Amino acid sequence: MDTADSASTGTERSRGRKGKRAVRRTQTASMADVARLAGVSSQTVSRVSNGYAGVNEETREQVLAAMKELGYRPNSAARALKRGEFRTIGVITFNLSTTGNMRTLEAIATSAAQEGYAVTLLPVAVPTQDEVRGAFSRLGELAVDAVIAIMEVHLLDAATISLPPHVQVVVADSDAGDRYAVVDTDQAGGARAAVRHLLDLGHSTVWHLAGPEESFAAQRRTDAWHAALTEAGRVPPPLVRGDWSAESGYRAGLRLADERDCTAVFAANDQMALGLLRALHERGRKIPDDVSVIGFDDIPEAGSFLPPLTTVHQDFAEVGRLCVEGVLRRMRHGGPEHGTTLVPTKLVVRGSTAPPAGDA
Amino acid sequence: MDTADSASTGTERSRGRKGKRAVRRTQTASMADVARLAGVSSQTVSRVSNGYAGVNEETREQVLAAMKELGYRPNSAARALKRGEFRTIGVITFNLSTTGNMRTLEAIATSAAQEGYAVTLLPVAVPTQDEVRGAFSRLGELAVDAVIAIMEVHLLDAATISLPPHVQVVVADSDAGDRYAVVDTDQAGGARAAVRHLLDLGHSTVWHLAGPEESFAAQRRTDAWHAALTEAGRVPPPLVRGDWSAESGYRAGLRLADERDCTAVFAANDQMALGLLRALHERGRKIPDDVSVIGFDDIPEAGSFLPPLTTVHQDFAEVGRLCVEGVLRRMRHGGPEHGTTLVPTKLVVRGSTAPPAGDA
DNA sequence: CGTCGCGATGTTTACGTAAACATGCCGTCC
DNA sequence: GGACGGCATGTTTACGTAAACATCGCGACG
Repeated sequence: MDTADSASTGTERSRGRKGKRAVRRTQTASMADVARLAGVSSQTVSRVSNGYAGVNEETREQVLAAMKELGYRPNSAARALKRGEFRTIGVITFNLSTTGNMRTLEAIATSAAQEGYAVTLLPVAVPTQDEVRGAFSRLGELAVDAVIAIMEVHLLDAATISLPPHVQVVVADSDAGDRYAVVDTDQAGGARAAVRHLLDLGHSTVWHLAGPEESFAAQRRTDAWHAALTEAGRVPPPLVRGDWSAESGYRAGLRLADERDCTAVFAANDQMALGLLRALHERGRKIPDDVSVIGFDDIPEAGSFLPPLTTVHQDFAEVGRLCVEGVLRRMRHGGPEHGTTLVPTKLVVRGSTAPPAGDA
Repeated sequence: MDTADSASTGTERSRGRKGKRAVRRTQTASMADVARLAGVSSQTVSRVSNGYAGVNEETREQVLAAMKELGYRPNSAARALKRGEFRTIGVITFNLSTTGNMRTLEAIATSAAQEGYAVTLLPVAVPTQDEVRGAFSRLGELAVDAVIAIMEVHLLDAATISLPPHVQVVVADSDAGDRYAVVDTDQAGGARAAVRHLLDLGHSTVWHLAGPEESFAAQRRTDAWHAALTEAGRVPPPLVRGDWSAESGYRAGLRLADERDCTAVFAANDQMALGLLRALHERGRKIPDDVSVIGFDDIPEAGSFLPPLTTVHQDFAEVGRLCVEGVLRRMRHGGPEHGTTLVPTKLVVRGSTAPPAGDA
């Protein structure tokens, strides 16, 4: 039997297809090959492959053995074609190099994997609407069932048109959009906590080193800072602006060092806070004795700054997880839910904040 | 009622199937739809879609118009099934959170996009062989033509078995493997440059804060440090080991601060250097006057450390680019080239290194 | 004792695309 | 002027899978 079988297979192969096809046969086995070896129909192989219930235990084991022997792997292209879905989530983003985006991406990939979804990355070189539109257009041809965008909503405007209509979109790290579901850190809550912490220490007001104007995240931190001060009856000092980089924080710090009544600064991220620390140190302002500094993000290095940085911890992993959860739920239930999901922040107090000099 | 209902359903089904199809038609148009509207055969649509030469200009425009009207997008699953390739590169890695891996990934994604390839991410939670093997096994079912692994080669051992044989593998950030093509930074060259820089400044020897034992990158930096010292006729001080984290650098720094003859330290990465700076500062050792510190990586923040960190710059973007180039070349030419491609490093001198006290 | 139902398995078909092959038309060359 | 070559386009087929439908055998129940 066995001999006859393999002989017939060999004959068929050499007769049926020549060269290239034969080679390919040896490379990847199809369901038909497995079926032949196991002595069942390809449909039964399919049932085993997909964990279908109604298969005799004995048959299943035969099939599994045949799969193993041939090194069978389901062809995901054929699967996707048949099922009409790819089990893949596309992530569109520019600038992977910020801690936040990267950590969010990592969490997205992990969560997606747990749900049996793969993650396809779509980098956008320049954050212009044209670039984003191009990326979305490519995504349209891409094998994805859903899209998570890690960017500002306004960059998505007019870009979505080219997306296949059944593809769901969730946006991370952006303002509250009414066209998309948004998952974001509670920027406002974190900023308020930072300001309140400094006020509680006894500082009369808090300066703010803001992120770039075009960033909604920065805008919301700034708004919350302003609101928290105003609510407490304090006068917000003039705004100082950076561009997220440590270098810009350094430049801002050189200016702030000359403001003698500046005893507390809330930097919109940890990198700028780092630059700030350096500038203040160079100008002889002791931290936290002369000036308290607080950051935002809680990057892994923050605890090793000089001095260790008090900052607002963001749970990027949770953001990523919620993005995946949201996009999958929307895919399954179809309903295009809008609105924003907020992930809480946590104040991490370290050594860069203290009561103002002369106090306590 | 039941009978009528099911009968009606049954009747409906043949028609209802059409209905469903119609609904789906409105979602995604196929080549057949475009062909019908344009009054040509689907093959002609295919030719236009793929930029085939032999199509009359007039016909082509008709087809393009029809495509636009229907919002046609090629179905990548069908395409992949027919062509036998996915135009996708899988990237397997754990721990995206290191600067290097992340930047490499970013470059891979960008380069791949330029070549018309998508990048699928496959995170591995724990860097054990079992985990990696599982990831590879999943990759086997995944829609990828090639794999780039950002990890140590020894973690790949015994895992490749489950990879489809035609899938090419390139490894980044690892030791010179004889089973895979490897692209890596010139760790040794960078480490030598760091040591020589410190010796040239007049330090009698250079201490080394090494990365974890299981890392080949760390091992190679350590080996090069040792070799450079020995070649210069110096006696290598005892090795101090960290785990890449700033915290471990801090702990190591506390110990090093007590070594009064320690005037120069080469840290295996910038994060550990950061911790080192903090520890030395806390113990009253001035940098660079009492102790010179040099790092490795040149993370964006390095220039804002206190003081700005002299370090060895790694070109992660180039590593990523070469990985993509290598994997594509191997796919096209078939030949499994082994061997290592090295990307040069560059010494960046900032403020954390100086001649030893008493010198000059 | 026939048929009904059900569990296990086989057969047919369609998913959307593109290679391979087929057709039909027109100009050219001998 | 007829065969031939080449170009534009149409027709057939296969990629590997899985849903839908078909079959087959067997135990149960009326």
